[in-house]
Amino acid sequence: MRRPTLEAVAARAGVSRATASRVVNGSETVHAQIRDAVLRAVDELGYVPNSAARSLVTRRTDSIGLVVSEPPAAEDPLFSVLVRAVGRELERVGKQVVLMLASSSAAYARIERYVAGGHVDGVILLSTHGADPLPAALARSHVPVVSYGRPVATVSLPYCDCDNVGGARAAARHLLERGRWRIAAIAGPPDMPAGRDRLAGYRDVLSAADRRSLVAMGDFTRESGAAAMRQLLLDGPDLDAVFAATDLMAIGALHTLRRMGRRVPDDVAVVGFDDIEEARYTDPALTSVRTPVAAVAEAIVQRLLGPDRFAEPTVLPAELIVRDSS
Amino acid sequence: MRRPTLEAVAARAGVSRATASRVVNGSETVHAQIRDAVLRAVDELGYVPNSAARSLVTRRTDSIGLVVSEPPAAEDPLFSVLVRAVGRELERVGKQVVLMLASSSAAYARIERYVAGGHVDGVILLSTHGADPLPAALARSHVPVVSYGRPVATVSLPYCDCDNVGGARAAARHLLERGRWRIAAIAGPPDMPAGRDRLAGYRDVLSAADRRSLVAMGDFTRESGAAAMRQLLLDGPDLDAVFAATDLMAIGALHTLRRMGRRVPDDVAVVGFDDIEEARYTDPALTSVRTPVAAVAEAIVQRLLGPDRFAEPTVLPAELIVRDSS
DNA sequence: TTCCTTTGAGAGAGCGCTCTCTCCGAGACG
DNA sequence: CGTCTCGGAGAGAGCGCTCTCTCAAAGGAA
Repeated sequence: MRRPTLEAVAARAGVSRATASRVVNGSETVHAQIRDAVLRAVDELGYVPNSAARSLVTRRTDSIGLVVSEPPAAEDPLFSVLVRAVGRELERVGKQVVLMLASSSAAYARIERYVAGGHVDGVILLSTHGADPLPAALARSHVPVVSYGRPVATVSLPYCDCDNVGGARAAARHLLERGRWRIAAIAGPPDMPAGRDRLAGYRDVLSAADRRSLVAMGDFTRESGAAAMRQLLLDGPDLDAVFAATDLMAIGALHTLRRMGRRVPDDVAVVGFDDIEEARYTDPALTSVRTPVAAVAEAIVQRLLGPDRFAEPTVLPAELIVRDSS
Repeated sequence: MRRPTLEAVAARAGVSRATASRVVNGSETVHAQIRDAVLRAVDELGYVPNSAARSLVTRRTDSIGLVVSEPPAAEDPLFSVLVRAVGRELERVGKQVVLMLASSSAAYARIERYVAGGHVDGVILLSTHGADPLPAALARSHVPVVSYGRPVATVSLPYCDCDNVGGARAAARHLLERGRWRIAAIAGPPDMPAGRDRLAGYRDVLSAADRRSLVAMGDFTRESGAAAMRQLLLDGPDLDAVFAATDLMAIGALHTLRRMGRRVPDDVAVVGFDDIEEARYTDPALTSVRTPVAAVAEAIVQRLLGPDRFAEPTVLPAELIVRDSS
């Protein structure tokens, strides 16, 4: 009933356990004839190495933790893209993905212990916000960590990201070029680097053009975008353009604008950020800044497994996709 | 540099390794005084049990595989909901989530070996389609498996699901009650049980009312929904209602209807399925059947860890949410 | 007191694997 | 022919933990 061991394979092939181990691990120093015999035994017995035993001695676990420090918003369209990209890359090098969701503070402690306990060979850290204790804790552990997105300034951690600042600049420039005069923004939470950077890029361009701007705050969700838009219309009824730090918030803004009877883009132009699929199906189709999520995920895996984890952060360009809403 | 072992803890506390082990594992038969000494040593040394060593002897891994047999569509809004729910439930009982994406056939083989090799204590199987070899392979392994959604008829596997048939019936009945005469459907791929069941429920109601129906095929994406809608309008220009097997396809259909100048719901009523968040932000807001994804995920975990895995499948009700599109 | 039970702690045998060290035999060279 | 080298296989020591078995000490009954 029990799974066959390397011992059994060795016995069947008529070699020592050491030789069987060599074959299983692809050593070059084994005679072809003996190797074939061992491989045949492996096949016949359906042998699968016991990873617990293996990692007990090698001190590797061949698994990478994907730590989601703030659980994704209930429905996060990019979460599946990211997880898939990470999974694909890690699979290529034979690593397992261990998912760790840090939802409660009990979970924080558990994850910290788990990672520090050496149960994963590395960690990909996702979606951190200001007060999150996890990045600092993981940075302290001796396990390699790479963050998806720039971590908060107080913690130094290798990361890969898309060019949030550049993308936001492009969006703001685009609105100016379209001749919009009263431009407003819906920003993300100020303690999230992605939100800060997008707002910073936007502000760069506006101050360079000597413009002021209304800014309302959202939390990256559609609902918060809708609420922020209501606030903006209250504060600046004459606005003619809105830049939202995420497509979801832009979609919420579109919803509010529709309800308030403003035409898009005639009365108000709208630009989002992320270029999620949904942006192509809104009415009108949403202009947005495309974030190369999958490419960033790949870069993270490369960096995590590569030799120069602490090289300059990889920052991939974000491209403005112009559609009908602006 | 190396992590402290149980041996070190025992030495520091002045007890044997066995006693230290007892304390760490919460045995009742240890004097309070000794227990405290051990716990203090654990704390001082920052001891974390080595899970490889532990599972080598216990033959448990304390981790559950989440096998996604078809990778989620690039952006799958429900994927994050599901993963989160599963993660939350498993964390509660101290299990890790190991994510396995079966994208290539090489990955299939790897997953099969991994699971059969006893590296996980159980498997949650996700989103299977007809030709998928994985459900059968996993059913053959001696590892507990529970499927999210009814698996194809050819493989017998415990599962939990939402009531696709009942939900589709409710949707169809709703359209009839609204006085719609030429009702069409956009179905999912015929080899996916969810798609089949939704179509079956819809057909039940229509045949009972002695109606015929046009059916176009989609693949659960917005784009396929848009294409299917074009086809339906070509085949039945006089249709006045559409039932789509997923919200994404319904959203694609809305897009096509808008382009073709049909008013929703005046000319054509639209009903979707899943009740994703996006459905509340379409114009008009989409009527949909709510699938209790998180609740199903919880039921799956209960079943996977519980004693009666092979009891009748849990099928949770799906509720029709009426909005402006119908 | 003696014998037996009970409670709680220690000894030690593995779990299945890797990897170093040892050893053997064959070929090269003087 | 003896010595040296070297490729390739085996022996065996652990990796850190759990868990059974053993045993000592203490308490209770006869």
